[in-house]
Amino acid sequence: MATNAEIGIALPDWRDRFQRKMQSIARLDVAEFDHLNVVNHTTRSLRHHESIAAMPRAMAVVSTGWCFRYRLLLDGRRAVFGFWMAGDLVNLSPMSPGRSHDLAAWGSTELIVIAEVDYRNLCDASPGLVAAIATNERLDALLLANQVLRLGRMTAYERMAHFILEHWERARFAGLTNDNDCPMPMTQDLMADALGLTNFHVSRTLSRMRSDKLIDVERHSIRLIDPDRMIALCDYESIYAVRNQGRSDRDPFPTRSTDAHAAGSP
Amino acid sequence: MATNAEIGIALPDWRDRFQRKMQSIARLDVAEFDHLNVVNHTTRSLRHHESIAAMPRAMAVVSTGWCFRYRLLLDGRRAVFGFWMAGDLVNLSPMSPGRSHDLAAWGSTELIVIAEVDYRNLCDASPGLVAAIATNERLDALLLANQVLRLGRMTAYERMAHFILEHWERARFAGLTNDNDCPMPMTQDLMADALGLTNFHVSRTLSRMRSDKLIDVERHSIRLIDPDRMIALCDYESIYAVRNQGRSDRDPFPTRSTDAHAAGSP
DNA sequence: CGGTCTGTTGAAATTGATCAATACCGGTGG
DNA sequence: CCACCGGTATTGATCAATTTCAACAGACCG
Repeated sequence: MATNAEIGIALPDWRDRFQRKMQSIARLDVAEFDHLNVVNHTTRSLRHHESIAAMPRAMAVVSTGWCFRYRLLLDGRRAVFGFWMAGDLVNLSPMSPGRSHDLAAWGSTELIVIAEVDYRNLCDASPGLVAAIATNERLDALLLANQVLRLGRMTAYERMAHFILEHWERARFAGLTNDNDCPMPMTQDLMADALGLTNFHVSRTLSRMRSDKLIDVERHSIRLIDPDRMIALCDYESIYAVRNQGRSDRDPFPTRSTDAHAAGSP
Repeated sequence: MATNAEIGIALPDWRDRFQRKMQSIARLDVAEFDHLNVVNHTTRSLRHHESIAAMPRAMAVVSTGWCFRYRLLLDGRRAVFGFWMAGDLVNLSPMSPGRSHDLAAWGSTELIVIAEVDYRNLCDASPGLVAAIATNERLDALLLANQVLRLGRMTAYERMAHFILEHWERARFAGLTNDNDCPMPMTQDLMADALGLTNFHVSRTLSRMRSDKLIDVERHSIRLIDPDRMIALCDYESIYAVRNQGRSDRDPFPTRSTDAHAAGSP
């Protein structure tokens, strides 16, 4: 298979994104990532809203675009559990015995799918990756816990702030931000289902935040005007700080070089 | 160290509970569990509300009693993420970089702690257990997702029903139930923090459920009078069905032999 | 340029929160 | 055995956040 580099394109390869992501959560020798160059995988292109069949013990790296996990209730209510962006590792194992859980693409999305055997081979070859992937699972659990925190004990305004901060932090570490500009492709409908609100209230809350000079909302991105005030108002705790050993606990958002936005838009 | 069997006590050992739990989520050869007899571990007794320090990559099996995970906000609001009961495997790795997450005992509780090295040895010795533990991690994630579903998109009444059903199903598989009687040691305050409600509203909701002839509430247990109606009203999906290969999808609560209640009460 | 998806805004309705008061229950000590 | 105590549960009245419903304005797309 030809890499982007071979055909002369400078855009980050999925391996670059994945490596960046993994290095942000674990101290990893660069050599570990050589294994990625030879790992067997298939590329899957998904259209907006297309869902991704579960594959036991298989993994996928989001190359471009976005995925989200959700569950429908009988009367159509939808709960959104989380989002995955470029560079993120998505566990493709079925979430629940039932059929109501789903993983779907948001916007046109490309996934690098690593099947069970190949994933196992990769793990055998690279114990460092195994550890990093385990840490990544802990991170996924933390994201779910944050979701519970927001939904269970925060007001709409706090929820929104906390959600945006978390999303921003993830996007920063994935190299998707541009200064305080952060891709935010979700519709307010989708955010509503992730925040446990109605789309109406999402709209109102966002515009209140705008008038409070906390954020600027654009087409498919959001700009944070006053992150510190936002962090304080919802008691946001970084999801990365300690994992990234060298850094202070109190600086949840280390500065990093920024690529151009690479979001697949719906 | 002397086992209960050696000193003539018939109560289930933590190994029995753990084995039962593991077998309910994965097809496992009984021989795999022999490794448990030689695994290095320490026993930790905890008092009500005592918290359990995080230990990276260590695990613990709940022997008796209950644990719960929570996070405090600055103003004292508390979000409860989940509960663990006898036989459950608890991941002791720190949940988040911050200090606000905590794992604590509910009632007097005994934990079998397996430190990092010993856990690693156990895994090396027993590949079957590794797979089962991975499945267990998926189950933990599903429980968190269920929590998100409840908090995000269900009414108080539905939340309560869904929560009770999930708790009941877990207790059944752990062998803690007696027919439709299920240990429920939590106070309404604690349930409130798990359900995103006030203790007042928990009280009201429970008494409405009682008058609707869905449940009976006793000292520290709850009795399900009409599980089917309850399952229907909140669209409950079993968390075990498919993992337990031999059974039908539509029977979320297979009958099992039942031990006596073994809950540690606060 | 029409159609669909998305976002905005206002008014009314409702769920669940807040506050206050009281009852209960299981211990503990006199 | 009783009195008392802290923690827990109940109940009623009021209040507020968020939902619901309805109507419309933009944006994007072929």
